[in-house]
Amino acid sequence: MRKGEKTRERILDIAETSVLQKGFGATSIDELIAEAELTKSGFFYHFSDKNALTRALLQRHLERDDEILDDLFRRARELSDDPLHALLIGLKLFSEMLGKLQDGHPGCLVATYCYHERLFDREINELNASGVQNWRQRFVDIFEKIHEKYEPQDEVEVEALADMISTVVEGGIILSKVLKDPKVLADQVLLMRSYVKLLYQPKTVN
Amino acid sequence: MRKGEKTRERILDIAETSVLQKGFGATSIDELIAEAELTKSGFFYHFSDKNALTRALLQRHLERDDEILDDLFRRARELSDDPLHALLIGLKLFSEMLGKLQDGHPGCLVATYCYHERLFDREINELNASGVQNWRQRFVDIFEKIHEKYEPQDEVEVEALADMISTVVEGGIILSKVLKDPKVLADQVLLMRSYVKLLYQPKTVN
DNA sequence: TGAAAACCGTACTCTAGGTACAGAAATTTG
DNA sequence: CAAATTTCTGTACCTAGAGTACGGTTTTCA
Repeated sequence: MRKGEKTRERILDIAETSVLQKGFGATSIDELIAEAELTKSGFFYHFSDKNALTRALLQRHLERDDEILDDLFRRARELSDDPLHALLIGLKLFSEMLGKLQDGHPGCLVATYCYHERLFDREINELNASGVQNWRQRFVDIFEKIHEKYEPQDEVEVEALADMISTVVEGGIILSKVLKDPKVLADQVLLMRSYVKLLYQPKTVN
Repeated sequence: MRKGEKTRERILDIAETSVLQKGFGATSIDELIAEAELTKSGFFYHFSDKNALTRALLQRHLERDDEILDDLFRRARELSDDPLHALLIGLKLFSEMLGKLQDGHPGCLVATYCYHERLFDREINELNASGVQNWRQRFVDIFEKIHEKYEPQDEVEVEALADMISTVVEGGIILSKVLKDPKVLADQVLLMRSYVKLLYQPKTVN
């Protein structure tokens, strides 16, 4: 890795922490360069302005999230051939992972930028939307496989169902952060899991 | 109403729109006073600083949300004596209400401030937490009444279940905003409703 | 009508983002 | 090793926006 890339990554690391903790507006370039130990000119050599920093931050964030989910659900599929059981295992693993994060989940940049719309250029908003759509597609594929084998107990659209994972994660992060309780997020993912379980559970005799 | 209070409300109205659209950082006092047609001195007569504005904004927002939910679930209880059915009706009404909002839901200030933690004083963060806890208590009460009559099909904590409403709303707002599609939020509330339905549905023969 | 409430005007401070540009130091490459 | 390129530093300057200070003016209401 070139020296410049290392510096760039260092800036992004510091910026990510700060943006998630304090929000975008409260993250000052002066702060960043102080912690990264370089000058203002050095910063602007890597990022033309704050928007460029934002773009890079979001891009990296989305890629990492994707990798994490890839790993997680690959492991889940290794543990069960059945698509429903694999999803249930995946959600369990996901919940455990979220519960283990010390200091709770740092927050989601998608949500951060979502509540800052107008500050950013179109490109960033599109990046944000594509991130959500990626998650949607990922889970749509899973739910469609489940539908080949199982019949849902209630009429639901697969897209809405897929979106519910993102919804629960985004909402759960907010509640966890506001209440300063990491358990809330983990519990919410488990409730989502409970819903999936009930939705595809064959009707049984009481 | 005194003249001063009218001005105060006018400022709050303008600020609310701006904060939800652009975020807190991008909402400038200069902009606010231009639209409210008063001077900087006039603004600072009403609010000592931006934090005071924030507090007032959040307080008003929480009170209004409370009123809306009060109305909605009061109507739902009028339509059914059964606590489960009343909740199902309430969630349906809620979903319809959210779907009808032109331009989609403007966003939730709790989430906005959640992602700006460090910028604000303790009082604001506490206000935010109390808002979430209010919603929790509201729905804990409802779910406890349901549990007197119905047995859940899965082991769930009432608090987590109550939090799921907030979760789905907060998460749904984010997805709706990012995808610019109000339907997503309405659908997510309906899925929450579907979960409640399945959770308390008596086991039936196939 | 007189006091209190609700503003206005001006002038100033401070922080932060951002620009411009000349050049130095480090790194890579031929 | 030398040249070219990359990676920065230093200085100086501009702008917007938050906030202060304070004296004065108008409006409202009892």
